[in-house]
This record gives sequence, structure tokens and C-alpha cells, in this order.
Amino acid sequence: MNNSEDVVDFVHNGHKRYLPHLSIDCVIFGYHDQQLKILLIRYHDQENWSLPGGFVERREALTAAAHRILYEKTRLTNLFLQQFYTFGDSPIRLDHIEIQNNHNKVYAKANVAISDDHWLSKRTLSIGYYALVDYQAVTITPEFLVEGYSWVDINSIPPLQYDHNEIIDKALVTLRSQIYQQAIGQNLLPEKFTLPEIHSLYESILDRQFDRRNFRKKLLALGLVTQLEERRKIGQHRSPFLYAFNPEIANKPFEAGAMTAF
Amino acid sequence: MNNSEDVVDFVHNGHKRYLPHLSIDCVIFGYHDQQLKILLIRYHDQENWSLPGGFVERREALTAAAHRILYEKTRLTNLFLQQFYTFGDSPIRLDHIEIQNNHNKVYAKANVAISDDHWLSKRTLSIGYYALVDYQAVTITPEFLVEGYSWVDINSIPPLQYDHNEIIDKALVTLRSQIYQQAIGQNLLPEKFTLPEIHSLYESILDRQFDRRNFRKKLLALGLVTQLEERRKIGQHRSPFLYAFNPEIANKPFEAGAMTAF
DNA sequence: TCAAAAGTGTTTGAGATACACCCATGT
DNA sequence: ACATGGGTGTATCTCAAACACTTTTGA
Repeated sequence: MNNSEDVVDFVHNGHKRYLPHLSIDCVIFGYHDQQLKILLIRYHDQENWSLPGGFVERREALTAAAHRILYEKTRLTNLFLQQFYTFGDSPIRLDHIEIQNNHNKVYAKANVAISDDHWLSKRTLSIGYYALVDYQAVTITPEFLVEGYSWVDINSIPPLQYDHNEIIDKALVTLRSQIYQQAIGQNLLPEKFTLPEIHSLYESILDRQFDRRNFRKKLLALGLVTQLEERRKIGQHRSPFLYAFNPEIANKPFEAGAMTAF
Repeated sequence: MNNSEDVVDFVHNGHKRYLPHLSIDCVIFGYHDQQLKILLIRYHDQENWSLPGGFVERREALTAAAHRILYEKTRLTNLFLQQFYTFGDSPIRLDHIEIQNNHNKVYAKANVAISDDHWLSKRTLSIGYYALVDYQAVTITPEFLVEGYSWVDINSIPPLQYDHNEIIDKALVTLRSQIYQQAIGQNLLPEKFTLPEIHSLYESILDRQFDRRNFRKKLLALGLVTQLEERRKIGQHRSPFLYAFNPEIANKPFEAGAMTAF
């Protein structure tokens, strides 16, 4: 929604197009500067940041909706995207007064008011999806009602709107448990990466330290990555080797317990 | 819903009481006769069996709704209940003709017809919950529209209505991955149980064999269970010792990797 | 006494963990 | 030359895996 007319149309006709009482919220993980980050957005006249989200079209498959919403925000397709939980317990999801008030501030920018029985004022459950994206590849799309975007370190997430902090917590727990079954790194790193890069990525995700030598040994023993002949120039210091994921091994879920530790 | 009037009221007024487009389906696991089983139900005039399910009241927390539905079916409270996925991709969940036809057969028993724009004819996403119950403790509650209940071995699940086979598959995958983080057995076994019982339970859930000696060693090493002094009389053969879960250890999630294998 | 199920201990090997010194690079 | 980060190998220890005979019980 890039202009005021689109927004007005959405407010007036969205209920015909989208399923009511239901939204999708996306926890978009990216990795940059040795830190695991999440993409947050701030809507017009809102103090708190939120997760990017959207609605499900009436005849759209749920997974397709999540991919569409992600595409609208990041212009990325074919990314790693996974549903992790559906949120419908928080008081904010039972009583809608706060949501209605916030909506009224946001949509004031397009001069529309949200009445008490408007479809956007109704109780809304949210289906949580998390995505792993290559930070560098994301193109933020400006939207009329969105005043700011920010990649925030997972250790410095501020208080967010509604139950979004809870959603992020659950996404992180899920991500951490998936890391031993899937080659998570593949989706967060560029095609070629150095050992220190993937090493510190895993340390960020799991929030603990691993021995450099053992970490490399394990990755190679699993056949997950291959060491290339190239090195990357990093200026002042010794040039580290580049590595790449082995698609055959990285693209299938690991056998039970293949990766239990580093 | 125990009689025709309740059903008629539900069909006519359910849309005021429940959220539209959304249901909860429950995969209820029980253990009996050395086999892991699932509780299925068959509605009036339906050929295929289904998962027990229900709807979410408009101002009811999601978790509360799941517990209520489970209680209505089994009369059990405080059971282990966990959300595992929300289903909205299957074609059956986009196009509702088949669902409407089936509903018309079912509700014919109460002499009500479901029109094309009736709330029960709309596209419905389903939130999947799985429950672990003590088989012996379940009291099946008869319902007007339900013609049969059955505990079915997970290895002999017949083709079910809609995408319910897919829901069960996902529940099983989730259960199997949770077994290493939670003392799953605690919810499926009576308070006191024998080693052969819990041994074969784990074999059923994970669909593989474990060495008796190693299995016992691991359980005791984790402190998960305690051997009691009592034995159980099992007739013709040697009386096995009884065991009980250690609540302090069994009730908290295991540390990462505590239980990676047997 | 026999059939069926339960009880029990030791050995082996794989893999996780711990650990420290040398090398490359630009300033 | 030096500061900074990158590269590499070995020894130990823990724990999973493999394995078979004896005991109990009622018919």
C-alpha cells in the first residue's frame, strides 16, 4: 500500500478480500555484523515497533499468504520460511480496544476512522512464521503507513506492540531447536562465507561459545560445508578461506541426532 | 450436544458464539495393549472417521478452547496438551464444497440443512493440538451426532476425512521430536508402571527397538524414574518391578541434549 | 519341567571436549 | 616489528551400542 487511496480501499474493502480474525506475523532473521537481527517496522504515529505482518486472502493457501507477505516486505522469494505457532491467548488478543485505538492513530494518516464494529477492530489471532534471509539481499519496500524499518539485534529487542515480544521469544526457541535438524546457516549467509563467519553465526543463534577447531571438525565431518581454494581479503589480517554449503547434505534434514553438539 | 435441539441451536446460532473460519482439531494419543493409539470419531452418515474437534468461542483464549474441547470429549482436565501446527494449505481448506456436503449429511440427523453461505460452509483453517492421555482414565462422552468412537493403532490409521491424515502425521513428527525434551511417558502411563511397559511405549512412539538393559540404564542415569519395591503380579510369569516418574526431573524440560538416544 | 517373560553387567568404540602454538597480513 | 585475527592436531574421557545367561512364575 503505497498511497492514501490504497489504504482507504483496504480499510473499506479489506473484509471482502481477507479472512477476518486472523493475521500472519513474520519474524525475519538476518545476520550482519556478527549479530543475529530481526527486522522490525514502525507504523505511523506509533511509539512501539512491531513485527511485519499481513492478512490471508479468502482463497489463498496459508503458506502462500506467508510467502506473499514476506515478498511484499523484502522482495525476496524462495526464502526459508516456517510456521512456528499460532497466538491467541494474550489478553490483547481477546480484548481489542487497544488495537482499535492504535489502528485509529495509524489510519488517521489516510483520514479514515476505524469504528467499533469495523473488521480491523475485531479480535485477531496471529499465525507466526519465521524467515531466514540473507541480510544483504533484502530490499525494504516503502509503504505509506510505515514510518521506519530497523534491523534490531536479538539481544536488544525493545518492548514491542501487543504480544510481539512473546512471538519473537517463541520464534527464537524454535529456531534454536531447528538448528540441529536443518542447515540453518545456509539461509542466513551468502553463498560463500568464511569459517569465522559461520562460527560466530552459530554462536549468536545459540548464545554460547564453541571451540574453533572442534566446530570446523564437526562441520566437515558432517559434510555440511566444503572448504574452497579461494580466500577472502579482509585487509589487515590473514586472509581466511572461503567455504560453501554442500547442497546434497545441507538441503535434507539431518538424520536423528546427527548434529547433537559442537 | 446431546440432543437434536442443541444441534439445531448450534447450527443456527453458532456463528454468534464462535469465531468463523477457524477450528481446533485434536490428536489424542493413548497407550494400550503395547500400542500407541489415537482416538477417532465417526459422525452420523459419514463413511470416514475424523479427529475430534471444535470451535473457539469469540472471547475465549485459544489454549482454553483446546482444553475445553478435550474435556468435552474425554472428561479429562490438566492433561498434556500442545499446539503443533495450523493447517490452511490443503485444497480441502480452500474449497468448501466437500465439507458442506458432508455437513449436510451429518446435520440431516437433526433435520437442518446447511446452505451455501452458512457459517459452517465457509473455508476453515484448523489449529492442531495433540494430547497425551492415560488411556484408562478416558471417559468417552456420547454426542448426538457422533456414531462411533475408536482407539486406532497409529500403524493402522485408515483414510480419514479432509486433511486429517496429514494432521496426524504432523502430530506424530512433533511428538517424536518432543520425546527427547519432555518426559512424554509421564502423561501416557499410569502412576506406577513396569519397565517393560515404558520400554515398549518408547518403542511404539519412536518406531524402533531399544536394548532393555541400555534403556533402563539411561532412564535411571537421567534420574527420570525410580524403581519401587513393589512388583506387579502378571500371572504366569516373573513379577516385574514397578517404577514411578521422579516429578522434579520429569516435570522440567531436559537440558539440551540430555536425552539424545537410548 | 517347561514355556514365557523379567532381571541384570561388562566391554568396546565413536565422538565430544579440552587445549596452545604458529602463520599471514597491513600498518 | 607488532598487533590482530586465522589456521591447525592430539589426547582424554564420556557415553552410546553391542551383547547372553539366569531367575521367576504358573500351568
